[in-house]
Amino acid sequence: MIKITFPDNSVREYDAGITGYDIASQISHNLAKEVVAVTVNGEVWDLQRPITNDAAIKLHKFEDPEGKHTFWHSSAHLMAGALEALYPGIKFGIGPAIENGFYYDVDPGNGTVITEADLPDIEKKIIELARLNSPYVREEIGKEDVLAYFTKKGDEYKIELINELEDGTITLYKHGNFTDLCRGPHLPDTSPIKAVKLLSLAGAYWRGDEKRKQLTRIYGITFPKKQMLDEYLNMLEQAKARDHRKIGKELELFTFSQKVGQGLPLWLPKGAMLRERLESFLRKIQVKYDYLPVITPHIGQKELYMTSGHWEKYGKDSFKPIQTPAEGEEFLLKPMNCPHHCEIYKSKPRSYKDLPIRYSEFGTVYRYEQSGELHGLTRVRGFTQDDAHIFCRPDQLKDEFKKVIDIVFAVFRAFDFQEFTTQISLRDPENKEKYIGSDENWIKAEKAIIEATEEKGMKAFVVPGEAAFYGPKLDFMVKDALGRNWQLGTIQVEYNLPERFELEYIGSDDQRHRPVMIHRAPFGSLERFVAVLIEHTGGKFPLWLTPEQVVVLPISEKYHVYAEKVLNFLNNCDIRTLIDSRNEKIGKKIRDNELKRIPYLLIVGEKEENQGTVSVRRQGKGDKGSFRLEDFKDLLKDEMNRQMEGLDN
RNA sequence: GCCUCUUUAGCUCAGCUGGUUAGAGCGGCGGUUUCGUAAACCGCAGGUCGGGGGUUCAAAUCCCCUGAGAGGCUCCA
Repeated sequence: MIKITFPDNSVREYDAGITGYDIASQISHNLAKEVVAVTVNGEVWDLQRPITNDAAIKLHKFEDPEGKHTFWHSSAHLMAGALEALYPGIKFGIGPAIENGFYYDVDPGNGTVITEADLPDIEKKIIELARLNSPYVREEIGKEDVLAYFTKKGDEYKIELINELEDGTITLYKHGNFTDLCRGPHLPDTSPIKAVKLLSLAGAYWRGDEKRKQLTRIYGITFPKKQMLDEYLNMLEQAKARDHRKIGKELELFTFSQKVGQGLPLWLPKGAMLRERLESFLRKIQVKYDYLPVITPHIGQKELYMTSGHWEKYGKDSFKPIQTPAEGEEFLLKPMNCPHHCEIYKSKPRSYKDLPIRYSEFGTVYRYEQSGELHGLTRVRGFTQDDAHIFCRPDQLKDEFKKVIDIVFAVFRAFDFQEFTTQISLRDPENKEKYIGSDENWIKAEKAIIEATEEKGMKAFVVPGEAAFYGPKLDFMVKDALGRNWQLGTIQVEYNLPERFELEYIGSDDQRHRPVMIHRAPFGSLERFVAVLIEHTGGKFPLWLTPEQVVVLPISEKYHVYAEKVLNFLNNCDIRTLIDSRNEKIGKKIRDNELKRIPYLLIVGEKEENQGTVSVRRQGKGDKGSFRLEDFKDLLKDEMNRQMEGLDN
């Protein structure tokens, strides 16, 4: 007998060799029907793998992350089996479960191209195979035999993977006629896979290496119930409706022009007003934190970037330098503001008493991004950073870092970004030559970031190898409508530029010392921030920020005079108000202005004119009743004050 | 940059395997209506079908080159 411990710490005894499935069926018939995997001593196992020793277990249904993972991993195998049936000789790369579904990288071989039109047939085949209820059979086989199998099959990708595995036994999983190299775990059989949707096709380099062959990646998702698939597809639809590219167009915030160039956003009047408001919002905070504004030009001599190291690192992948006509002097469009700011620091001698110095600038920078990477406002070739560089003494570094974290948190609070993750990016200890700067400085900088986040009580993922080439960083990431992660705020420690620009201050000991730099951008860039804000709010911006706050809707032309009076009153109170004087019925005007996501609609007709009131509708919330003009103004001011509270602490 | 797909009016889209003057809804403009909480009615004007080249008696439709967009991959100071 062995002792099995359950998550609630209860212990039961079973015969050695019992399986997770047996345990589930002894608990209840329904559980046995729904369970898909079991964690044994912290490792996820197949349900039918015998448990031979005392163990702590947890049974997983589809709803658990481990359950989904197993379900989708098995689905990837099932799809591979379907592909092999439809495309004989097809070769397989890797096929893992992902956050939402799974994919498989395949090479159909001899010039065959799989297109979206083929996906329904593949889906059909998958369902057909699933209904055979084939068991997923685990086999442990010697490496030589496995190699022989895939060599015979001619699957060079699998052979490459196997060769990198340690000698000894290797696990294979088999269902129906399909056998795959796999660590597992898997479902007991294919029967729970009831609903399948292949979502998209994409090229993906073998092993993520752009120098190697590009395989066809097929993304899909499966569910144990058809209804769950419908709900998921419905969710995707709704996410699409929040896409900032769509809403940005609808609300006339920004546009792109083929003629101006790809990745170069054009801000329309309403978008520009929104941006200005964001800028003044941050300026206000920065005044409080003693930042000093600076302004620098859009270009700088190439030598500037040779000094900074950017030319060496990014020069060959950048926009080519521009030249003066006669002398051929070379200038670069600025890709970063920091070198300019360093020169401002250098414009006069500094004392330790001057530090920290905090220079801020909404600096527009230009970077060559590969055409396939451009994406709406989130990845562009020209954008404006809410940039600042803090020059401080080493002993001030951690405190300064913490103050910046406070600013980022204030920003996120003001915009109600509750779901964000933070990542500390350190250098790759295996590839130290990728970075510039001394070992000693890197160690100091990484320590400062880690300590500052700890002291702020933050839970940050530490990711080695993700640092910038000049220093470690702390990034704040937010998810977009489609679940993609975007970096917003960033805080980076920089020992390198002070070194390269030979920045100095005179210490209390009358000696020359080197300051430390912090590079920070709470929004990241205005472009990306607006994009994420649009998706976060669905275009329903906070009242203080939205381009148009109120629209007055006269019932008919007879009330235009009164509507003008309301308009003037509100505009005089600094409330951004419009009037919809079109010759349309009130229902139509309401509909159109609701769709434009204007927060307040004021209906004025005979009754309102006689009583000096307005009939108020809040966007998305319908009729709020009648208000005296004064009271309505107070209502708005209150709402805005509440929204701005986060800023004033 | 690479793979697959898309590109038709200001916007959203229809135009089957090539066949006469390229359609619809919304929007715009003109008129009628003067109206009470998410779409009044009538009429009109908008397109060298992303651009260039080719095949054909005939191209929005087929082929080639190219621009832009989408989803990924690689990259991201």
